[in-house]
Amino acid sequence: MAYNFQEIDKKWQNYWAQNETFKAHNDSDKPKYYVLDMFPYPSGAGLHVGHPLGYIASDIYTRYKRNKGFNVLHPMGYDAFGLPAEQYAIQTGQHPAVTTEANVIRYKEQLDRIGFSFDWSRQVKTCDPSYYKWTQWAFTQMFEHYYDTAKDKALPIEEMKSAFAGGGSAAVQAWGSKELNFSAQEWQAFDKKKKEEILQNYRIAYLDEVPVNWCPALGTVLANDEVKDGLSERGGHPVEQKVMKQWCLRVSAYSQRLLDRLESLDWSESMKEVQRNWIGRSEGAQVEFAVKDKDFGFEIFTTRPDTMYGVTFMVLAPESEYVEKVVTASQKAAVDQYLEECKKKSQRDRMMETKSMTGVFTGAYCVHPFSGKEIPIWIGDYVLGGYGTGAIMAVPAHDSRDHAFAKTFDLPIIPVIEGEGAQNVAEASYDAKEGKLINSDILNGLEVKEAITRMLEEVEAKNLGTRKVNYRLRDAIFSRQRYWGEPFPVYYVDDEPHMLSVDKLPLELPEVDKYLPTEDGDPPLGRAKKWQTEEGHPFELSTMPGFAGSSAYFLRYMDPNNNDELVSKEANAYWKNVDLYVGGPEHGTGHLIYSRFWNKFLYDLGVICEDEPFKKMVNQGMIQGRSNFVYRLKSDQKTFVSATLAADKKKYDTQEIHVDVNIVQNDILDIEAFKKWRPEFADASFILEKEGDSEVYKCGWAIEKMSKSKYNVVNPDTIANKYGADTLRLYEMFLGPLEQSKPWNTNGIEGVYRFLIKFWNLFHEGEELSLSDEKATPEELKVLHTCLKKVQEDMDNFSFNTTVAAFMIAANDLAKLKCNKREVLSDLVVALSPFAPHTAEELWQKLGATESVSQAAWPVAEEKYLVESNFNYPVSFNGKMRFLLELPVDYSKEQIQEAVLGHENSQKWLEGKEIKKGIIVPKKIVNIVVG
RNA sequence: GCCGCAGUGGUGAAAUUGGUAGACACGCUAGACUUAGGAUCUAGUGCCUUUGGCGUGGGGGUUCAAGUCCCUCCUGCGGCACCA
Repeated sequence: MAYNFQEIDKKWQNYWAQNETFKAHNDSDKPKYYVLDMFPYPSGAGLHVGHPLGYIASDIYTRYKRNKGFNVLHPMGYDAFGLPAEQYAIQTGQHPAVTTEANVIRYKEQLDRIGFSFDWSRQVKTCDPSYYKWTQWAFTQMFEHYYDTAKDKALPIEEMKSAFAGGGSAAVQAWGSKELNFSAQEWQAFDKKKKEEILQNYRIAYLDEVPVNWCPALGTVLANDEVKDGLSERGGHPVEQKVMKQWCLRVSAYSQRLLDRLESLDWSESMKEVQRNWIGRSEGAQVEFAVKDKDFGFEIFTTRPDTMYGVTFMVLAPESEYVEKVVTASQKAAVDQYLEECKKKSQRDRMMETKSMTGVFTGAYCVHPFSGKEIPIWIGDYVLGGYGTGAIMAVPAHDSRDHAFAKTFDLPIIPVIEGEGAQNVAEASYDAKEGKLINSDILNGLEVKEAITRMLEEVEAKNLGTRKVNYRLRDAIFSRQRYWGEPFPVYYVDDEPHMLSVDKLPLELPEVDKYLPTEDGDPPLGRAKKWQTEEGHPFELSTMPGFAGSSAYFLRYMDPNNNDELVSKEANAYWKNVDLYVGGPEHGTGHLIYSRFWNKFLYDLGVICEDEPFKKMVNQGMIQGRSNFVYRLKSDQKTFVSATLAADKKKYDTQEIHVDVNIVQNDILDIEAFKKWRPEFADASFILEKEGDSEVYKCGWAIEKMSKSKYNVVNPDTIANKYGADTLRLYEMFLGPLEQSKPWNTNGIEGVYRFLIKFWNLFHEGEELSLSDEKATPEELKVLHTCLKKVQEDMDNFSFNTTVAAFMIAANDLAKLKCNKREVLSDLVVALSPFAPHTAEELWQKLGATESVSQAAWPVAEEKYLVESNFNYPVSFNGKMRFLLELPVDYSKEQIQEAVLGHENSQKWLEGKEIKKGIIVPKKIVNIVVG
């Protein structure tokens, strides 16, 4: 019987759908396992072969876990709000919901063609009101809570109010935007507006005037991670700095918890490192410097208190509130001019001139808290307003930025550390945290580390400041001036924000006539009719950003149809959190931070039982495209020169043009297909080159990102139709390690296709099914169990490429042995079923089974079939000597000694020594203790 | 600049974590069966000056033993980047 994958694929995909084979139940005696893929944004371009890489891996693991006896939750959904659908809507006038739905249908078809075992009954779409009800609800809860730093969790804002009323600001330790100080009496005397202003300083969701990345072309603000090199990540439009009133989430309050729990996660070290960098914890001191002849001072943050005596000037950020307070009359004009210049500079300009320093002298001086010396106060835009206190003490001898500033403005440089490479601080700063302190009074002679501790003690003893931890992680700006996103569940009374209660949710996205800002510059929701409460209070006009809907979707899958709660206590207690999360590493600083934050917040509320959403994560690499080019003569637009000839630039002056990779085979152009590809190429002529005996047109190639415009997109459906879904799945895994990025290349696909045919043929003799019930021979069992053992080991390490190799070896060996024993083949079919489920189901049925292979028990590898015997060579020597041996496990000590002594290699190492004992550890290696 | 990851045949890659380097596959070569082969099968395939020698980016080290550990340099990828 021929291997007819077309028929088999269709048959089993229908079977799975009709029988709901992969439906997960919330009540089961089996242990649970939750495998999650990062859900896709359903773009108009459809899936290419790169997208399913992670889905295939997670599906393999899911099926494996099912066979191992787990109740596996493996859902899929769509991150359906987003910019591309809205941009398309602006161009065409079509409602984004319509195009999104069409894309979702296409995605589902493509996913089904690959044979994934998703539980589709749990599908979620972030743009469904029944889904975003809970996104909105979580937001209202963030508004109603503050972060208590003493209890280290989010608490209701009502508790804060009563604490303020009882004991003023001192009664609560809370994470706020600013430090506020007021007494209980003052609090009680504040009017409603003032009170709300204070609460906004602590609410986890709060309104604030913040400098934002404004993208005029998109008409919206963007998060820092949506901006790359001053251009928007989507579309590449310029982005400028602007101060706007925006909703923000106090993500920074969770910095330490996000950092601490990272340790316990089974994520790749590089992904953890990305998050550590992003959170950017730094320990140091906050020290007050008094301003000369004034009754105030300002605080600076430093991680190098040891260099205190090396301070030769102070620098304030242009945004610092102290600029105005300290500037002298004579310098006022110069300072004002400088501040003007800074305002004009966009974020991008500031980055462009990284090396050159700008600044201006304020005319004022600080008094050094230890030496009492006068220190000039400067303003410089290399100091950031948003980090630390917006002011620094500059130590040009030991900080390269301060050094550059000192050189630019000719300020003194005093070395305070002696160390290797620290000889010439006039030329270059010595930044290393190594060496002995000099010129530093009380610190002289101490090592840097000691000096840091000593100075911290001094600072605290003299009441000049405190130890302080700063984080780089900023609060998330949560407003987008766009249409296609979750509406905020917020209305305003006298400009003061109020939250809709849960019974009023979801607040559904209204219809608008156009998806563009209003004439007054309001976001598109400003066009909606009656966008207000029943009482006539206006709703918020912004919508939420992309990461809102993706921050808690994994919880919704547990209980997708619950209309009363995000997730029921029971469902959450059963599924807990995601055991395995598979997705691209590019979400390290976005989605993966936000969803961890969001999850921790819900945990603080007691809504869920685990504070980390994703226990283990695997980051699949990107599959790049392999583009092909043709070379058109500039002088004659109809003539194309073959690649090797076109390389001769003197002879041919050509232009490189992307050509559809689907009409190119092994870099050789299908000329007839090319003529049909585009009307303008219909009468093209070609200058060919010799390849063997024939003349061909060779194309050039390059590895690039897979994209429509480069004509290098390969669709998974095309491959599935040509070779079958199982070949596609096996091949994507066989391509190399999962986590590595690699170009797509169909060259090796024949190899795995041949393997499947070979495997199929083990069950068949010609056209007939041929299976034997005889007992398997030891040789056959060895082949089987070697394979099972390897598969078992590799499965747990996500080393799927080597697993595929193990199956190939087994198939080759069994083919050579002409083995068609049921005993051997049935185990092999189960082991192969996660990789090639369609083929496995078909063969499983042929073996006489009546239920899906996904119900079968995972075959256990038994070591007893694997023992071998042949002698090797000594492997280690340190009192004990170890020999790599392959001996029968039941060998006695005497037999081992005999084997060891009998070998020529051992003579060399054992000369003059006596063997005291020998044991087999664990099965291959003999430990010999000699003396 | 700082941090992280990697560098192995013509190609994608393996290597039990210190133990026979190159599994498996592609490609290539030869042969078989064929009217035919872009089908299938069999054998071979790291390199060289081939009774031997050399080989995991370069150099050095530890070890009986190094792709694997240590030092150093080179190259590539990813992240952060005036974060004090």
